[in-house]
Amino acid sequence: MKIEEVLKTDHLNDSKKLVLNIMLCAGKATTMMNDTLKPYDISIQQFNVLRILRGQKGKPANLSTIQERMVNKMSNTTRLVDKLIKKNLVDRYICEENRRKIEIIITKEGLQLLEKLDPIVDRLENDFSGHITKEELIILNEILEKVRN
Amino acid sequence: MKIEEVLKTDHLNDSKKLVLNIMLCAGKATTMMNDTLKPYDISIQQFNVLRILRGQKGKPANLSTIQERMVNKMSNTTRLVDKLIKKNLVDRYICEENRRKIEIIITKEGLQLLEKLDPIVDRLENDFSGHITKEELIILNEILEKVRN
DNA sequence: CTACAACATTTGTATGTACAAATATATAAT
DNA sequence: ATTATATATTTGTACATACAAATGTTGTAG
Repeated sequence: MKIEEVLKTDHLNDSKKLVLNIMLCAGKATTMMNDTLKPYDISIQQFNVLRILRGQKGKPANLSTIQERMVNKMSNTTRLVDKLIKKNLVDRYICEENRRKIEIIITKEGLQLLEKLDPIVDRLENDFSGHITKEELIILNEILEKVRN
Repeated sequence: MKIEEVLKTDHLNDSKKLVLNIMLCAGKATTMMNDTLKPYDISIQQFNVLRILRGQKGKPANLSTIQERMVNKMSNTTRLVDKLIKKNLVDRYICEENRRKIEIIITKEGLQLLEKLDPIVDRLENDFSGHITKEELIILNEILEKVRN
C-alpha cells in the first residue's frame, strides 16, 4: 500500500515519504516485537536491557552504561530496572568503589528467559525482512546507516 | 557509526541490523520532530491530527477517521483531541445524524499554526534525508514500502 | 576542612501507547 | 416494543518517553 493511500492524501515529496515510511516500518517492528514478547510478560525495553546485561558477560553495568547502549533513548532507566528487579530478572547493588554508581547484573532467571526468547526473536526479525531479497536487505542497511550518519 | 559500535556488540546478522537501523532512524526522526515542534507547544501526534483535519478541507472528521489515518497507531484519540481543544486548535461537536459519532474540525487558529509550521517541517524532512543522494532516497522508499508490505 | 562543581541516580510531572472495560447510541431480530 | 448486536467514543490502568528538579556522592580549589 502506497503512503498516499495510507494517509489519504495527494502527492508527497520523497523526503516526506521517507520520514513516514520509516515511522510506519518502526511502528510495524514495535508491534511485532510487543506481540511476541507479551506472553513472556516483558516489554521491548526490558528485553533490551536484559540483552545489554548479558553482553556484559558477568561484569555488572551501571545505569548510565545501559542508557548509552539502549536502542531507543531511555529517559528512565531507574524505573525500567525496578520492574526487572521485581521479576527477579536482574539484581542491583551499590558500587563499593563509587557509591554514586549502581551495579546491575542479570540473574540466572534472566539468562534463562533470554535463552528461551532468542530463537523466537530471531524468527521475528527474519519475518520482518521477509518481503525483500537478500540484496535489498543489504542495500537498505547501507543507506539507513547513512541516514543515521 | 556502525550498528555494532552503537550497541557495543559483536557481529549481527542483516535482519537484526535492519530492525535496529529502522528503530534508530525512527528515533532520530522523532527527536528531530519533537525538538522542532516543542517551541510551538505541540506534540508530534497533535501535529499529525491537525494535518489530517486540514486534509478534510472543511469537512468534519470522526475520531475513528482520525485514528485510521494516524501514522502511528493511536489508541487514545479522545485524550489527544481533548488537548487540542484546550489549546483552541480544534472544535468538537456531536454528529446530529448519528449521535454516537463526534465531529472534529480544525479552527482558524489551528490552520494558522499549521501554515507557520509547514515550511519548518519541510526543512526538517529535507535535513533528515540530507546525507543520501536523490537516487538513494528513491530506492530507500521503494524497499521500505516492500518491508511494510 | 569547607564550599563548590561535577557526576550518577532518583523522583515528579506531562504526554504518549496499548489494551480492556464501560458507556451511549443505533440497527436488527424476534 | 424488547432484546440483542454492532458501532463510536470514553475511561481506567500499566507502561514508556521526555525533561526538569531533587538527592546523594565524589573530587577539588581555596
